[in-house]
Amino acid sequence: MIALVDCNNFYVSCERVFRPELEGKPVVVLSNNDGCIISRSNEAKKLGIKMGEPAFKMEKFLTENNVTCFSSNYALYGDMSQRVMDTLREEAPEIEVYSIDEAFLNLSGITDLYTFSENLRKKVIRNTGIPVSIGLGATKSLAKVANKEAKNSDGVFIIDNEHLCKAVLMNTPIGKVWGIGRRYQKKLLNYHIDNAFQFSQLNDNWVKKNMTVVGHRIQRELRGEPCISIEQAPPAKKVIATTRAFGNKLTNKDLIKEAVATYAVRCAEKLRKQHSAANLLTVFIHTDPFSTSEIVYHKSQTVILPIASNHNTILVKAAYKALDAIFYEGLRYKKAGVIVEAIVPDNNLQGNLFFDGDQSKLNKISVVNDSINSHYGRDTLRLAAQGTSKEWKLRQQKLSKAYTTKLNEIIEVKS
DNA sequence: TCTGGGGTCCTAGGACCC
DNA sequence: TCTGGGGTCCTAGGACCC
Repeated sequence: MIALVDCNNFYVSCERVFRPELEGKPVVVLSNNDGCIISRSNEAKKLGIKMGEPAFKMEKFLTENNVTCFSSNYALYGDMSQRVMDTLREEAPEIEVYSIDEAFLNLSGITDLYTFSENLRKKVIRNTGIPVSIGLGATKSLAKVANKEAKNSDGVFIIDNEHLCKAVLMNTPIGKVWGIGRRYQKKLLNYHIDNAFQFSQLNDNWVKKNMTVVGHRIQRELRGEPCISIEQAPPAKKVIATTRAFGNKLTNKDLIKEAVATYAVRCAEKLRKQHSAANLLTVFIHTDPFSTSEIVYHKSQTVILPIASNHNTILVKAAYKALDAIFYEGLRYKKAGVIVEAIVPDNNLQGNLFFDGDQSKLNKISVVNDSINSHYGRDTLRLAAQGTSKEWKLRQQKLSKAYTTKLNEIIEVKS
């Protein structure tokens, strides 16, 4: 059997661990730049607040209903996630961390699944304060379905016989099935397929033809045939991106250069973390896509690196070169991003006859750089190019503290 | 209807090879 | 004017996920 453990309203739950007085009250967490609502407590859901709703449109409603808002605090959520996953790892024989708030467990060999799951829930909440729901089924897709049921019951739901399976699938709207998005939902509804059971019974060839092998895999999984295995070690990323909307619209090229340099450094850090190097680097910039009065400008430029690299200075230089090619004076830019691709392992790099950069020296710099920053915090050691201005930084007016990752923001206990 | 960021996989079609 | 077959690599676009 496979279990899917999913943290309930994860970001909100993280905030509540450190603000217990908010238990039972409506709470939401906003996306970057305090843009839209991306996590809601059950009380907030009951008020009718929708996922992805722009916060500025809701401001009055949120105040009137005493909804507590938080800016997203990824340092906190990332650390809390790790604590949850560590707890799961202690109990489960095999685990795949699927996202920041979800993990698949392979529970083959465990006999009393219900007791196991109940105990697991209790242990996670005792260790971390985060409530989780656990769904079990013969395949990942069925565990997903079961998890939805668990959220509506007492936190654990097991699909362990055909009868129950059919009943649950008939009760699952087609659009709620893992892997069926907006497009496929619409298509299937046109054919009067509106629940998961009907989909599972469709003609295989029709599904293959209309929804590729991906759709067919989902169909077989819903029938109880495992097609998607548990991946214990996440494969290295093939694309790495750091992109942000600015806190304010920018016209000054120097400020945009600071932002782009910072994003390039972030990409370099992510590459080093997975022991990779990239051959291609792309920079894009664009103006506000929602503005009706301004020119819409969206442009990107890709540069080929002389040799695959993961060094801050090399990537920043490449990013500048790309930016120069696309920056157009006089526009008000809203967003920029750096994307690195053609990623290879960083040992045994292919050299370049015409490039005389001293790699061993750069490697040493990176090692020192990373060890200082991991001890003293991100950007303790940084490139001057990253600048010091605040204008392009995220808007985070309702940011909670980094309770678990910064010593000077640790929770205080009053005696 | 428009606010965030970061990813994956699959397919079709073009370019090219023998 | 039209006749053969088989294959690879790359990219853009479409679909999806959290």
